[in-house]
Amino acid sequence: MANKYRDHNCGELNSAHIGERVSVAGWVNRRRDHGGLIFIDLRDQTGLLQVVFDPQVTGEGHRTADQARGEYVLSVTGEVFRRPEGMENPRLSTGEIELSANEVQILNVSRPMPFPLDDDSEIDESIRLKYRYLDLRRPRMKSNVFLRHRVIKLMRDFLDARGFIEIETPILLKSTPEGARDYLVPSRLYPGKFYALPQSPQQLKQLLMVSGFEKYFQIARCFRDEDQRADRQPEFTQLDLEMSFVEEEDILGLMEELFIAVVGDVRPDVEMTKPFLRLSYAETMAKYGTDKPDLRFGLELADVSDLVADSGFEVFRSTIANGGIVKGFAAPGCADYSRKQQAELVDFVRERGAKGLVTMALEGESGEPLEDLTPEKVRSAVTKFFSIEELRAIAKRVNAGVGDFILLVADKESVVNAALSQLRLEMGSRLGLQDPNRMVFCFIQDYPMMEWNEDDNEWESMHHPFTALQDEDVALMDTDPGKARAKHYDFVCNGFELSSGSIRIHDGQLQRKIFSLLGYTDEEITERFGHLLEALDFGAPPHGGIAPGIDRFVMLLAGEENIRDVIAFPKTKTAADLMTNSPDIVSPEQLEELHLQLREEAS
RNA sequence: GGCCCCGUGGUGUAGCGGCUUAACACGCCAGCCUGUCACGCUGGAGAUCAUGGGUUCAAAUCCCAUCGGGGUCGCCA
Repeated sequence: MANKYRDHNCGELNSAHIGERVSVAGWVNRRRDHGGLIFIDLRDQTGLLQVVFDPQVTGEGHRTADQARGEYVLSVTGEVFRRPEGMENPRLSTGEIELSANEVQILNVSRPMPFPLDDDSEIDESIRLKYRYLDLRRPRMKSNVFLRHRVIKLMRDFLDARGFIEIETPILLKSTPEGARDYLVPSRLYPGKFYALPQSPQQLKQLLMVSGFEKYFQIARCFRDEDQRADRQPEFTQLDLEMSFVEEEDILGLMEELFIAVVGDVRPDVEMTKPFLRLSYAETMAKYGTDKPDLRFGLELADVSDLVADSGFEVFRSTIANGGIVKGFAAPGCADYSRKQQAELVDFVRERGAKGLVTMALEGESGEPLEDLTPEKVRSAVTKFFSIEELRAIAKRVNAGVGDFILLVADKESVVNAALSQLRLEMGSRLGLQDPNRMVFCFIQDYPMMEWNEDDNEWESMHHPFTALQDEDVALMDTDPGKARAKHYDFVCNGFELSSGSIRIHDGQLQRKIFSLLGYTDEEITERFGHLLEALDFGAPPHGGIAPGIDRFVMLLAGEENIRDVIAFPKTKTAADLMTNSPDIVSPEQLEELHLQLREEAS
C-alpha cells in the first residue's frame, strides 16, 4: 500500500532496492548525531532501517533530523544505497543498505519514554501496565502478540478445514451455582436481577449440539472472579470446542493433531514427545502427586508405607496406623546437600501443608551397590530408627542410589501428594531438569466422577455436573459413587493444565439424577438448569468437547513465565487495570438506574 | 483470608543507624563531533528515599501500620 506516508516497510528493504527512491514511515528507535551526519534507526512493525541525513544531500532534512528525538514519528523519502564497505550491520535484516534521506516530515513528536523500550531492561510491572501501549512497543512483547495471533489463526484454519464452524455465544448470561465466583452485571430493566459473565460457554455449546451444529468451536472469553496467579487472569481465552457423535478418543486424537500442528509451525525448534502420553488419574497421582505433572523429567514418587509401617520410627508408624501414607522420591546426586539446603526443603514442604520432611543422604562413591550400604553411610536424623534392611528397601523403592538424597513425607494422602508434587518440581528446577525447549504433552484420563468434600459434607463434581460416566461404571453411582469414573480428561503440558474436557451426559433422566446426587433440590434443578434439561429431552445427540486455555499455551510457546506477558491488556493480580484505573466508582445516576445502593463496608 | 519478596531522580541499581551535600549506569537537556549502529567527548538539570506513625542525640537504613506490585497456599464445578 502506497500513500502519502510511505510506499515501503522499513524491515522489508534490502539490496534489491538499491537505487530506488522510496518512502518509509515509523518511529525513531535511536538517533546518532555526528554533528555533520545524523543516523536515525527508523522502526516500523516490520523492523529497523538506518536512515542517513547528510547536510550536503538534504539541508532542510538534516535540520529536521536534528530536532528529532526518541520515538518521534517520521515519514522519510530518499534513495536506497548499499552501505560503504565495512559499514554493514549483520544484526539488522536491512544491514546491507541504508536510506539516504532527501525529505523528512515529523508526523508526531513524543515525550521521553517513562522506561527503556528494549527487551533487556527489567521494569517494574506496575509501570509497564500503566503504560501498556508503550510496553507493547518492546520487541519481546510485540512478538508475543504476533505469536498469539499466529496460534489462534492456525487453530481457526485447522478446525475450519475439518468442518468446524465458529459460533459466538452471549457474554451476558445467567448465573449458575457452583464452580468459580461469577462476575455479575446488574440489570437496568429488571430491578434486583443480574446477568453473569460466562465462566465458559459450557451449557451453550451443549445446546448448540442439540441444535445440530455437530462441530462447534469458538475463541471464547471466559470470566472467573477468583484470586489470580501467574497463570490465571480474571478474564482469559479458551479454544472452546464441542462435537456430536464422538467418543473420548475422537477428542483426544483431534487435540493431538491440532497441538502437534501448531507447535510444529510456530516453534519448530521445540521437541515434542509423540504420540502424546496417556496417564490415568490414579497413576499420575501415585507417581507425581498431581494431575498436572511436569513429565519433562522423572523423579517419580513411590509409596513406602508398607516398608515402614512396622519400623521403629514412631512418626511413620502412627501416621500409617491412622490411615495416612509415607511417600517420597530420590534427588539424584544431592547427598551432599548442606544443613542449610536441607532446612530450605523442610520449610518448603511445611509452607505447603506437610508437618515435616524426612531426608536421607546416601553417602559414598556413586555407583556403589546398595547391598554395601551401611547405617554409617545414611546421613539422616532418623537412621537409628531403621534396620539396614529397611533402609536399603526404602532406597530401592524410591530408586535411590549411592550419592542420592531421599526425601520422604508422612501424612494423609492428600497432604503428602500436595507437598511432594511441589517438592518434586522444586528439585526438578534445582537440578535443571525443566528443559525449556521440550514440550511434553499428556492426557490424564479415568477421573473419578465425584469427590467427597469433607468441609461441606457432600459430593462434588470433579469436573462439572454435565460429565458422562464411563459405561462400565454407571451402576456404581447407586452403590459407591466415589469409585465411579467419568469420561473426563485433562490435557497437560510441562506441569500446566492446558485444558479439561469430557463426554457429556445427553440423557435428561441421568442428568437429573446426577444433579440430585450433588445435593440440588428438584426446585433448584429446574430453576438453574431447566433449559438444559428440557433441551436434553428433545433428542440431544451424544456429544463431548474440550476447551484448551489459549493464554497458557501461548505462554509456554513464548517461553514466558506468566500469562500477562501474552495478553495485550492484562490486569494485576488484584484484578485491576492500572492503565485505565479500573474498576472505578460510577456516578450516583448510574447506580440509581441499576437500582443499586452502596453501603459502607464494615472494617 | 494466610505466608513470603519488593518499593531510593524518568528507568535499573548502590547505600542498610552517623563517613551522604544520597552514589553509579542508562535516559533527559545544552554544546562539540561527517560513517555511526548500545556512537563518542564536555557540561548541566533531575530524588518530599511509597505513605503515616514510632524507637533513637541521630533513620533511606531499625520497628509497626497503611498503600502499591509480584510469588504462593486457600480458592479456581
